[in-house]
Amino acid sequence: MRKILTNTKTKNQFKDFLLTQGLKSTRQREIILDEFLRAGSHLSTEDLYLRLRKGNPHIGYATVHRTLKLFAECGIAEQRHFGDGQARYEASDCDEHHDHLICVVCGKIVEFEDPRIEELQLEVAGAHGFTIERHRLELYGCCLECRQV
Amino acid sequence: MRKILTNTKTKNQFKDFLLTQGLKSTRQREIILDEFLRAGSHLSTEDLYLRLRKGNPHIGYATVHRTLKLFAECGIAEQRHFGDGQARYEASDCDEHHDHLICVVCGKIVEFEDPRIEELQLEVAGAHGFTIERHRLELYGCCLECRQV
DNA sequence: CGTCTAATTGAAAATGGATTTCAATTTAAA
DNA sequence: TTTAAATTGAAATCCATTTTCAATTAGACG
Ligand SMILES: [Mn+2]
Ligand SMILES: [Mn+2]
Ligand SMILES: [Zn+2]
Ligand SMILES: [Zn+2]
Repeated sequence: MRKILTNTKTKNQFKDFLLTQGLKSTRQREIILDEFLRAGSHLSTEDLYLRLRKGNPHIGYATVHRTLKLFAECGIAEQRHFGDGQARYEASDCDEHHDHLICVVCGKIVEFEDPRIEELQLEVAGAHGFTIERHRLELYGCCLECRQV
Repeated sequence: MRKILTNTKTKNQFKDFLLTQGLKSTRQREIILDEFLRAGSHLSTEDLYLRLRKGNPHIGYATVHRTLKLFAECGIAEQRHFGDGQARYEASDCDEHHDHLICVVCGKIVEFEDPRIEELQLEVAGAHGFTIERHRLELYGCCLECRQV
């Protein structure tokens, strides 16, 4: 129920974006958004493209790529880079920000949020005369499961 | 004086690395290391290649690329990615770690270190069952100079 | 409804940094 | 020296991303 409401909100946000930008609502864009919301987070373009192909073999890679960029542009998705050379996308949880723990053994990605770190970042930036627009914090290590084998 | 001593230490570290790995000390590797230490930090392969070309037009891009990777492998340099799609390298300051503030307007990169943040990172990772191997913290914003125009 | 124009699509090509190939050269051990 | 292995550099390849372009489609307007 919560998820469905969120998805509806996200879909509306995308529709509004298309309208205000003079862009068109297409079957492909709807299908891609549906699958993007259904799939888990942190997918690469390739990931999403392959998932889509199963039910929609006609959708091209370029369209998936362009649509993901539209999602990011309109704020319903965020692009991430975890150092494996390919961009990943995840749905934006409204205005909530989070950072990532990445297991270098199994690839698992855990999200976290720590207001104390965020606060210190602001302080450090201020001390150097910077205003922060965005940041990126990734902790690479080994997860519990991978240490137990 | 300080710099010269540090450079000597770095060069020795590289020489030792080559020896222990059964690799060879070559004229190109010496020239590339000299120029790498002379040039400022956060250079891309292209940056270093272009600098080298001025005095050593015979050195190839592939050699610069391979040599920078060797530097990173032996611990005298670290590879960084600041989101512009190309790898950058900087000399390792012994075992001191630092993070980066990046001005999105002029591209300036400021280094900082905050033990409180590092400590909190460990705490957060521990709370999720992770041990940290390395991390990456980049603050993107606007520097003082760029805000004053 | 059609008509029309601009946006969209998808296959293929282009891009660009990173990496590899390979024949010629160089290092350094024997 | 001689010799085997490592290195070099130009060119080729890789691979994710981005662009091109002709065909198709959305949707505004009458
Ligand atoms: Mn996430
Ligand atoms: Mn640095
Ligand atoms: Zn793991
Ligand atoms: Zn600036």
